Amino acid sequence: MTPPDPTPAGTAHVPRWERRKESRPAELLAAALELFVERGYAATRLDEVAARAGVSKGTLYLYFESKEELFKAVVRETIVPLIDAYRRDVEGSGEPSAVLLERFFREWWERFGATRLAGLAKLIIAEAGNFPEVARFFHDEVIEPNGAVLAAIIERGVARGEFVPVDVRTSVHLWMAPLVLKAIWAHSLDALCPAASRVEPEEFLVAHARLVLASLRHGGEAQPRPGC
Amino acid sequence: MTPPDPTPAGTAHVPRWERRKESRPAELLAAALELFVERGYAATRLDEVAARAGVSKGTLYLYFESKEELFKAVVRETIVPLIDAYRRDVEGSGEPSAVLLERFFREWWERFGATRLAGLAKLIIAEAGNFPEVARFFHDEVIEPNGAVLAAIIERGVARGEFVPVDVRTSVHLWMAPLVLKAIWAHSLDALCPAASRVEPEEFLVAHARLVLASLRHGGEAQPRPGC
Amino acid sequence: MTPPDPTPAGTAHVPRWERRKESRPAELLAAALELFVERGYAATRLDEVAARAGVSKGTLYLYFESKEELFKAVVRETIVPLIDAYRRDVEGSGEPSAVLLERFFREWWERFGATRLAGLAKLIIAEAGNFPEVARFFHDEVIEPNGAVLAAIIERGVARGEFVPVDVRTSVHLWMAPLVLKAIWAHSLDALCPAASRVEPEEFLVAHARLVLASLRHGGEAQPRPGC
Amino acid sequence: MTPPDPTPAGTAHVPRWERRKESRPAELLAAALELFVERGYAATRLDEVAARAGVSKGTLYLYFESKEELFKAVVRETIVPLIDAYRRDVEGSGEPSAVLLERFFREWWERFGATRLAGLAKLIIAEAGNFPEVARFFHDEVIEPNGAVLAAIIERGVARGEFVPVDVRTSVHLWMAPLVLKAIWAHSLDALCPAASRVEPEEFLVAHARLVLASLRHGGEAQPRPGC
DNA sequence: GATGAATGAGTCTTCATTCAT
DNA sequence: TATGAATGAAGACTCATTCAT
Repeated sequence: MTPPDPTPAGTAHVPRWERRKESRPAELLAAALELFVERGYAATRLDEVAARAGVSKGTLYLYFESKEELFKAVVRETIVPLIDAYRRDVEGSGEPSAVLLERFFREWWERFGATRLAGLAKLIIAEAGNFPEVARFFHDEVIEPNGAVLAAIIERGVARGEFVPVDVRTSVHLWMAPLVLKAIWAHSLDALCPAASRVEPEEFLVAHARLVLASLRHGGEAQPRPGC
Repeated sequence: MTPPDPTPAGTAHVPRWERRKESRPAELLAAALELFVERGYAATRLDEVAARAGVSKGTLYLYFESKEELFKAVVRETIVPLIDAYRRDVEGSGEPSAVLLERFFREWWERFGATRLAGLAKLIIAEAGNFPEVARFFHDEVIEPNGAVLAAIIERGVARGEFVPVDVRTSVHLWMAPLVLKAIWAHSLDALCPAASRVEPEEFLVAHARLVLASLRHGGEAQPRPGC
Repeated sequence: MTPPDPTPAGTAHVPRWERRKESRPAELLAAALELFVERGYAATRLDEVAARAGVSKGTLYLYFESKEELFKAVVRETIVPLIDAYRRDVEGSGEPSAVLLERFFREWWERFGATRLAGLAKLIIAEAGNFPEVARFFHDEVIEPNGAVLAAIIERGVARGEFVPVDVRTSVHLWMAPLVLKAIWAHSLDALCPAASRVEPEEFLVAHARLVLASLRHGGEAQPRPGC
Repeated sequence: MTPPDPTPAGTAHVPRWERRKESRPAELLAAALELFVERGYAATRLDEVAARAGVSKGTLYLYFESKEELFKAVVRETIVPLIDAYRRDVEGSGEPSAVLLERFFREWWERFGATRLAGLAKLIIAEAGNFPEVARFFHDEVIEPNGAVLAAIIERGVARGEFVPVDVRTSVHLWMAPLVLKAIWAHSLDALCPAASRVEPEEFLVAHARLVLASLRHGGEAQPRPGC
């Protein structure tokens, strides 16, 4: 009837906790990212972050000076590796620009849209008013560089006569938007709605590429409208 | 044929979300909307809402039972009039579907994208995890009906042979995304960044319409790719 | 067997709390002074301050921004009225300087030594390292002005030939010290020790005056030492 | 009838406060003394004590059971050697009592007033409310014995007709006070104020001795006041 | 022994909510 | 009805103490 002795004679000693200086920060950041994305900055309790990372509240403060610092670290540490890898991998080639473009979108989706960055983007958009420096960091380190890559592809395509001329800056915004919103959506309303009404990412990606390429082959303005 | 006055004696109108008496300070809702959008739900203090509305904190509780109820009322009261007006106004006509479509986007922007609904959308996306009912309300009352209108236009265009056949559900998402994201952005990063890097809404709208119409005239798949 | 209903029918309503905006700050300051003097700054819990003042913890923050501000307010509000009254009252007269001097010491004791200022002095001495601005305020507003009054009396006595010449600055320190230490002591060790070993203030004051006046009549240096 | 010797094997010395093994880092006590004096008990963090002593926080606990024990050890270990040496050195002689008295004050200053005991005194006065046993220890081991030595000198002087009769207990307090306060002050306000307004210890000591001796030669009461 | 990572009780502080006025 | 003083539960953060290494 008595509960078994938790540390009976002859049983291997089960330490109450372990020292894991190396792995703690990453675990804490992961837990914090999840919760920040789920609930937003203010509604996230550090207790829960700690609990989700399997440590006590105090341990958090061994690694991060404050909630705000934790937040900034989450942003930084999530973004930087993604961006660094991205920068290394996006490179020129001799292929047709349309192929480059399609690959760009697909890669973006795989590297960003389908990763934790998507949740982070939602978070940063939501907290831009409260954390302008963070928003600016995100803008400068993620949005701008990514836009520059896309712009380069467009310009190449135009220069080589593969694409009709377009306004590059506008196009970047216009073409990224569906992917970005889709990615954000996945961490928001999609989590609540019956899968039925959702469009599958693959399907969405294909349609998106088709839309963009259609406009690049024919433009949208010069052509006579059907029936006119 | 006009809808009955919403709150006279002997009212028949029973809205999904209860309406409260007309005398309630709309200033409170306006102040709350602003602050919720600026800072998010949790970071908004009722003190400030009251102050911005020019009343005392206690007065807030004469009109709203709690912070959560205030939030829901903000969502409800911001959305419902917009949607109600929208429903009355979007009607069929004999014009070409391309014209309808262009008008639809422009009207959407003017009625929603450039209004407080945009901030609300950002807010709801951010708080979807904390307020699933609100998110669902938004989905059911705003996103779905709006999508249905757009879908109807597409279907009409296809039926009349004005548009190439497309997958309607995907297209709705794909085409709304740039407008939606642009609207959200205005309440987030755009508020921080130098105007220089921004694309003007008018320019954006035009480019967007061009993009969409291009794809509807030619589709994106049948054409041989350049270089093939 | 049931406890009597705390608010039975027919009983006057006993409010859970009262609004006492005017008197709260003074009550809080009094409670805080007591506890700060008893335990020091760091060891004083705001809960206890609030409890001693008969309010809840949150109420404290309606009147003082933080523990530190409360501390500074305690110092300021305890000192300023005492000093202000003191300044009004200490005035010249035609009496012999010895009489002035005796009265000065006695008044000092009654106005400061035997009041809450004594505890405050102990506190400030103890916290000088942690709150240098407070220490400086005390020095500038209490110690210096008081020393100046005493110095004026001494100088008058010397000028009128009533006192032998002395170094004024040194004398001020030398003569204040017994009174100051006695005052501090009352809030420290004296509270613990059997009354037996203590010297009564009255007796102490008389002895102190005698000591000072003796030195002013004869000085201490010119006289041949006994046995020399 | 004697209690069993707690530290047997030929030891005779049974101090009131247990001594711990010699190897214990005196650096810890020194660091702790400094910090306790600077900031007070509660505001001193063990981290800092350890850091200042050049060891890790954990090491502290190898030598002291708790912060409170460390505090008590600091008091004990600072006081006991000083007092022990003092007791050995203060001895009778055939010199005039005035010389004894002057020497007593000067020695007190050099042995106590100008040493770390001064800071400790400030600390104990401040913490008397929180650590009554410590305060009592200080009273019994430092204040009382020191007062007894001074009392003995006074009594000797009176007995030999060198001094006018005085109330011994009162005089002890009265005469120690300037030295004690001066010593405390050096660890408090003096650390903040421009040296200009301070009186040099040497000057102060001389003036103090003069004051005391003047009163002992003539008393303060029998003489006609000037002008009477 | 020595270290310092981990713990968690305890504090300050905030703010949604209540209620005397 | 309107106010804002008062409340108290909750959350960020600290730090004495423990214990795996």
